[in-house]
Amino acid sequence: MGLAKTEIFTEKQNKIALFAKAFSHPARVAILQHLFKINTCICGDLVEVIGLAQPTISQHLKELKLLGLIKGSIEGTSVCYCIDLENWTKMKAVMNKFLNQDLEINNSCC
Amino acid sequence: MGLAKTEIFTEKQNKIALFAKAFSHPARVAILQHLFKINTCICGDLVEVIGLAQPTISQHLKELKLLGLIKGSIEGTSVCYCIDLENWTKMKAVMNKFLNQDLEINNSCC
DNA sequence: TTTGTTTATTGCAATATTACGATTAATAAA
DNA sequence: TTTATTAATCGTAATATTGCAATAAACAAA
Repeated sequence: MGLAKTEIFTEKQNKIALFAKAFSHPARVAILQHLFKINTCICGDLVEVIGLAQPTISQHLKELKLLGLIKGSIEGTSVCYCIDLENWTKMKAVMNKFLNQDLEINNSCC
Repeated sequence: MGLAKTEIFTEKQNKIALFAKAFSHPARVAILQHLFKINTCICGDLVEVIGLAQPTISQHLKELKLLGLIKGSIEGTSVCYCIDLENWTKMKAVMNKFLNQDLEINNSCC
């Protein structure tokens, strides 16, 4: 049906899924990498760097902003985006705990 | 258009996106967590534990298997799934490098 | 005010994802 | 062989995602 049954899962599981969804498109991965690289924030040159149309980039930025991973400040006519480091760190804590499950285990397998 | 322009992005960016997509649904998160918890593999009781229909779980398992994060071995009429620890470790390396970008940066922001 | 620049929004088309009923396939047990 | 059990596959409906052209909004500069 295209809609996930989120009510079945824990808050944490849904949170992990939401963060992961942010990274599940290469354009958003590229945007974040570029924002990290050009740490003196940037603006609309993302459109040039990435190679997608302006509305498409704008939409991806919106999703990342909604999740809190980036923030944008208006600077004249252009908008200056950058990573929200505080939230990035929080996100990392959640994701790392999920990814490092293998370390908490005395393993044996089939 | 619903289809991502993967050819525009690097192999690594696409790889990150593919791994992230695996975690972008709470059911797959829950499946992986359960497989880690019950390290003596398991089979169809995932259906009961998760609370989705059998074909739905089977489909999610297929995606995780295709990515190499889990493996299944036939055991009579049932199938025994478990984490593929080698590939999980490889995946972690890729994702950790992406997530830890903030550490490689002398930060200043707007 | 008009013009240009930059970003957001709207509307739409194409494709992907999620979910499940019905069915099939494979094997074990009777 | 028949029956039961388990998992995969097929088909389909509902919703989500991706991408962009067209347009709007916001502001700076002339």
